Order: sequence, then structure tokens, then C-alpha cells
Amino acid sequence: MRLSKFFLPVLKETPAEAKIISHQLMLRAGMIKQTGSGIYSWLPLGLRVLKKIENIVREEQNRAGAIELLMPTIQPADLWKESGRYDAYGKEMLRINDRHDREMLFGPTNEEVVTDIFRSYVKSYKQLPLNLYHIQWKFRDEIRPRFGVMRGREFLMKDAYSFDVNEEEARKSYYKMFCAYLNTFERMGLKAVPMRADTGPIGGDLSHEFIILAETGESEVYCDSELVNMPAPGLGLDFDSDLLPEFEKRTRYYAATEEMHDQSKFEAEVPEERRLSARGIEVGHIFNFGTKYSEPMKAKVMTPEGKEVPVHMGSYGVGVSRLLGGIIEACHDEKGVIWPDEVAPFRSAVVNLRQGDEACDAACEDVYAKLEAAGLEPMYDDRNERPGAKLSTLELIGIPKAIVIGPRGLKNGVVEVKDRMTGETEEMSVDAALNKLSAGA
RNA sequence: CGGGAUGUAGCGCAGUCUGGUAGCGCAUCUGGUUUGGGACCAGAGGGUCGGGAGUUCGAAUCUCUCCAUCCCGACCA
Repeated sequence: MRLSKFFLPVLKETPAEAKIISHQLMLRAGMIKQTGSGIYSWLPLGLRVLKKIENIVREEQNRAGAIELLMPTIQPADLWKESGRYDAYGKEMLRINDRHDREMLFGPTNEEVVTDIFRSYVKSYKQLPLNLYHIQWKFRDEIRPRFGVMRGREFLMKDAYSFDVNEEEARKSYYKMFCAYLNTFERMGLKAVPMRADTGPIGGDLSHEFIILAETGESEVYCDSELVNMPAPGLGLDFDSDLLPEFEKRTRYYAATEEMHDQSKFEAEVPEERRLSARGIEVGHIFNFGTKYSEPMKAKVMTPEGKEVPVHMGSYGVGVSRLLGGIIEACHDEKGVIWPDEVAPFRSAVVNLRQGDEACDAACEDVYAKLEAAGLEPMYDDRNERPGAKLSTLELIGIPKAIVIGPRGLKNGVVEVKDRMTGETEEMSVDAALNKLSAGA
């Protein structure tokens, strides 16, 4: 992408309403624009990152055997009356009436809709297990939206719903999502720690929150540092195998959010030097809630014994749009964002320090074309700006690797390779620079 | 919803206390000089001061009211 033809409204000054770093940087880098309280428009740069995150989530859901579909944002109230949640949910649910004065709502979640789909078509244990997910916009009318996309009212969420014939099978489904989440967050360059969670209004007896550690986190979390350092199961994991060991390997360590924390238990179970208390951001939440919805909504299947039973369910959420804020909280410096490679809006950049200089223009065009051909998703800063402005923009928007080309270097046959993560700059030939970027990909 | 605050040019702010017809920096536009870390000179455009009502000869400024946004708390992916 040529920057001169892109839409990147960067801000030199920090808007007054943004209080935390991720919100400030998202506004400054031209990623989002607030449209209303807790409601944001996604500008081109922000949308590119959102799509990358969405795709990683999708790929890992697919790998774990979940099946994608798409359910509506607007739902009829009747389904929610059936489950009993229409009254239970409260003011957080945005209620709307259509032209016939029928009661509708903007979905804050999708258990009712997916259960309705399930019961319409699935009648036998032979069709199980089944895990259906979608990535869709939700609306929760938060009392106080804040922190930009971290706590918006409208947000993009991946929610998956598992269906199993009994509790034992449901737990297997839960373990699959548990492992898929670890892989998902690791791919995004995040350390996400699973913590036992309160089951909240959704109910159930088995639930974990996935928390990333960041100073600006919303809640206090306590865990064993061993858990933070443990790598994810990995993309080679066989999801058809027994995943209980992977689950237990992690859940045997102490890890709890504020609500679940028990200080004496913490001190008893974790040696002092491994006791970690920090701020955390919740980026995922998984529940196993049994027959809470299937029972009132009559989603039943036949068992091998010929008995009709309510299906066992679980639900598994990832805050896709929130993750942008979370990643930035975890990956930034005073100059701007430092994107992990997998989610970067552009994976490489070419910076022309002297736009209009024949040699510079030619060299940049060449490098740009080659980066494109190599699949490195380059952004070419071909604006007629001064070098300082270009380099500042580059750092602000956080592109991992850049090739900086100027007349001085070209005279000596070299260009510069800048690494956003380390901040290091190296001079080398054009070919060497291209090789270096390709090798790092 | 309780407590606190803000609303003046695209952005960041001053002016409000003490009423007299709106200003600064950045950004934008034109021309020129520039170009290895957010350039310089000269010129230009842009605001019914959040909306409404009131007090007054006169309101950004005082009063009332509504709205929006932000911060702290209880709730949440």
C-alpha cells in the first residue's frame, strides 16, 4: 500500500478524552474514531489489525474442530423469554421495538439463538459433538464505557457454543477450547494466563478467564509465575487426543482473579518467590454450563440408550476488538505501537527519505515491489514529507520492520533496516535487506 | 445510577471570576526556499463560543434548563 493513496489520519497531539495508552495510540495512529460513547468507527489501519486478529481466532477455532456460522445482531425477544434471560439480563441489554412494535434486542450474546438453531436440526447423539461459533458484533449497554475499544458498548466477539450428549463429553469440548485459546493468544504475541473464574450470570460450574498481564489491567489477578512462563500446547496439538493432561498441567497451578482469590490458599500453595500479583485484562472467557439453556429451550437429543436428554452446552468467548487494546497495552513504547508480526497492519515498510529524488524513488519502487512479491505486506511511505515526519509516523503505527532509503546511503550502495521491536538500525545492501526481512518472516 | 468535571476553529488550549462583540499553538490552503528525526519565510481561509430560554443597552462570560463527552465507584468479552 502506498501511503499517499491510503487513508491514515494520524494525530500529532493526544486527544484529551483518551486516558490509557492503547486508547491514545489507537486515536493517534488513525485506527479508530469515536462515533458515540463506547461506539467506534474502524478506520483503515485499525480495520486491518482487527481482521488479522479475527483471522487468527478463526484459524485456531477451525483447527480445534469448531464450525463457523453467522448469527444476527438483532434478535427477537421471544427466544430470550424462553430461556428466562429477557428479564434477568437487565438494562445492559439494548431493547428495540420494530415497526410492528414487536420486541427485539441487539444481541449481547447468542446462547438463545444458537440453541434454537441446534434444536431445530440436531436430535441424536450421533450428530455430536458439535461446536458452532461466529465472529459478530455485540452490544452491551455498559453503564460506563471507557478505555476505548477495551470497554466499548459495541464490540466484536468470537463466541463458540459446544453441544455434547453428557457432562463427560462436554468437558472434552471444554478442554479443546481451553487449548485452542492458549494457542490463539500465543500466536498474537500475548501471554494469556487461564484463571478460574466466577461463572457469573451465565451460570455453570466450570469456567476460566484468559487474562493478559498489563499494568493498566482492569482487575487485580494472582497467580503462580510458573504458569505465566509455560508455553502454549502448540499448533501441532492433536485435538482428537486426550487433552486432559494439557488442561491439568496448567490448572494445577494457583491462578485467580480478584473475585476468586483466596489469600491464605495462595500463600499455602505458591512459594513466596513465585507469587505473582498483577493487573490483568480479560481477553477470553470460557464456560461449561450444562443444561442451563437446553432445558428451558427444550434442546434435546437421544442417547445411545434411547433416552431423550437435554444437551450439555458450553460457551467460549474471545473479545476480538478488545484484543487490539490489550495487545497495544502489552506492546508499545513512548513512540508508539510495537505490533507483534502476526497482527501488524503491515508487516514491512519502505521509507523514502527524499521523495522526488530519482535514485531514491527508483530504489524505493524496486524494494516495494519485491517486498510485495515476497508476501511481506509492505507499506510504502511515498508522501512528500520530511524524513522526521515519516519516521515518526512509522514508529507511531508500529510496523515491525522497515527499509529506510535515502540519498546518502544510496551513494554508498546501502539502505537501512530498522527493527521496531529492538529499535536497532543496520546498514546493508538492498539485497541483504530484502533477505533479512524475508528470513524474519 | 451516585459523586466530580468539561463543552470556545479539524486537534490541543487561553479568555468566563471582574459582561463591551473571540485569541494562541499545531493542522489546512497559496507562493517560494527546503529535505537523514515531526522545516522556514510571506500571505490566506476557517468559530451562530454544545442547544434553548432568561437577565442586560450589550452575554463565550451572569441565571435557568436540556444535551453530549470524560473521570471516580457498583457491573461486564
